[in-house]
Amino acid sequence: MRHWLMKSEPDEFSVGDLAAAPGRTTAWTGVRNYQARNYMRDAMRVGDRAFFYHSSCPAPGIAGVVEIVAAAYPDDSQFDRAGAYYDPKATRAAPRWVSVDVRLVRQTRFVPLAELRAHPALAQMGVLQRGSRLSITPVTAAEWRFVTARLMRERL
DNA sequence: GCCAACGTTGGC
DNA sequence: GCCAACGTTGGC
Repeated sequence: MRHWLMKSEPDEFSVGDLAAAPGRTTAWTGVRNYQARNYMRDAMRVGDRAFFYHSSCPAPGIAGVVEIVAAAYPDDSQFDRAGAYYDPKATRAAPRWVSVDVRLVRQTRFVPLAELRAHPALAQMGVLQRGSRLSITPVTAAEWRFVTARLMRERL
């Protein structure tokens, strides 16, 4: 089982929105970066877990843990002409972008970005790298253990 | 709002 | 295939 970090802008979709969603499950749509797409398409498996990360907001950081409950399938939003994620180069026959489904495992103690940065054990985390903009990044087993066991221990 | 960093586009 | 221009991301 692999581990991941998935960014969402809370203005658009927050961990609270996921908690309120039917089955605490949602389709992860709108990824429009090839590297992030390839992670979803080629490496994510049902049962993998991911940190739900709030980005582009006043308080960036990890807000929850999710589980992948459906492997990659074509992202419907690429075909929606009226939508913000429409891609004119994508077709039903040759889709470009994929979604996975994620289910909220638990809302966690909020772990701010600054707190992640403070731990040398996490220095290599993708989300902390200079200039990193990838919305989906792999998390190593050691990083996962460190964050869940040490930083999320309180109030689970 | 600023700006550094990065990905994509398009002319050549 | 190069690379400058441009657009986007995202922390601050």
